[in-house]
Amino acid sequence: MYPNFLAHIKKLISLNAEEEELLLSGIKTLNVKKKDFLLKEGQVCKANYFVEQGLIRMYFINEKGIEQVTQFALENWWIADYMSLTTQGSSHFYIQAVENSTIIAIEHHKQEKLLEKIPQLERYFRLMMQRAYAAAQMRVKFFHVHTKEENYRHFISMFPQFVQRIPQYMLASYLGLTPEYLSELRKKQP
Amino acid sequence: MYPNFLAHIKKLISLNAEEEELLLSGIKTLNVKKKDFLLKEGQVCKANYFVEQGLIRMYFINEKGIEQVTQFALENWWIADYMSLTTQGSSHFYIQAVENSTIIAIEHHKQEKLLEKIPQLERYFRLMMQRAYAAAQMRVKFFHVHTKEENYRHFISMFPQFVQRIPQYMLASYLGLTPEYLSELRKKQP
DNA sequence: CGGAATCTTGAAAGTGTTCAAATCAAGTGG
DNA sequence: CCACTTGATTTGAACACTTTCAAGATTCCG
Repeated sequence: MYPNFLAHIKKLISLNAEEEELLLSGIKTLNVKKKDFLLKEGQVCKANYFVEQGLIRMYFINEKGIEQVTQFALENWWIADYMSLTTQGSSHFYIQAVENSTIIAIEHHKQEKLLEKIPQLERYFRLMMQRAYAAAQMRVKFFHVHTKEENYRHFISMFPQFVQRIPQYMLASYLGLTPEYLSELRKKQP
Repeated sequence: MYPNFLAHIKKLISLNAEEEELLLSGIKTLNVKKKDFLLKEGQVCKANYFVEQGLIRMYFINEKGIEQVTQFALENWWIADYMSLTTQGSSHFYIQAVENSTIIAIEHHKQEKLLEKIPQLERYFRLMMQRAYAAAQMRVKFFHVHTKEENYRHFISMFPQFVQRIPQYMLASYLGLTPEYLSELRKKQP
């Protein structure tokens, strides 16, 4: 049960049997179906979500009514609107399953309690946040370097297996271009 | 001494006198002049930097030889290449002072030791990383919503006082447009 | 099978860049 | 404190990249 979740934590910190039980008592497992939502715009982000299995995306809807994908989360990644989670203010994002997925959810107040009782968890989450922020830094660079065409080609060469798990229009949105233009690029050179 | 630094930490966690002394013994104060570097591409990012006073920018040089600013750090913000800092691999970024600045530096291995001896610091840095990541999430959204002109107008209306501290070409670079185009936008409507 | 979602096509219209040159501002040394 | 050199901003024209819109073709899922 939760093979990825516990293994992922234990790779970074050690937990005794009691702590492990405490941790497991504070989480919820969610089996979400493709297109189910973990968060919608206007709601408060209630939990920090770990992708045990599956694929999740985060997006928002811009003023023209078009979905803009801002990030994906694969197995072993955490996802949440951390601004909303931290301040408990209402979110500007949607978080939705791209595939049927198994999610471990830690609600905000439960996470606070767990952090008090298992101080090592602060370290684990610091490392996770640092990893996520480091990835965000690299991503900002990535999107600045090239033209959109170059970004696209670079992306599919870096993550070929991942690209096959998402529809093209989501990839287009994530890369900041229109589905039509992406289609044109593929015609030019698949 | 270090009025911002200690106050910032004590707002989030409590330290006794001994811990405070230990912390101060593990940091270095750097007085850097405008255009001095804290990090250059190819080097390993040796420390986590807190801006006690001043203004710092992070940028990289793209394949055309042009500087691309990816972030600024004002008073009370931490800045580092967290990918390089974490892996101790070589960095793809430059970190440079925009103004004469006072910086608190915690070297990587010193930070690890401090975290062992003062476990509450894990919490402090988790909160800092979470804040930084939350800001990065909002920023990705920001850059997706509008045209570049709208981004520019939105940015200067949000941070009017900050805009006056940086040259236009840095702002242009940060917003992902050319100095020439920014100049055109200003002519149209200052 | 049928309807909805996704992907493709092509033409017209922008948005933003490039390049070269002129102007303006600022820092340094004499 | 001025003269000089370098750095920063502005201009304008030509061009490139990307979007928009409308429609048709294709695929997916119940």
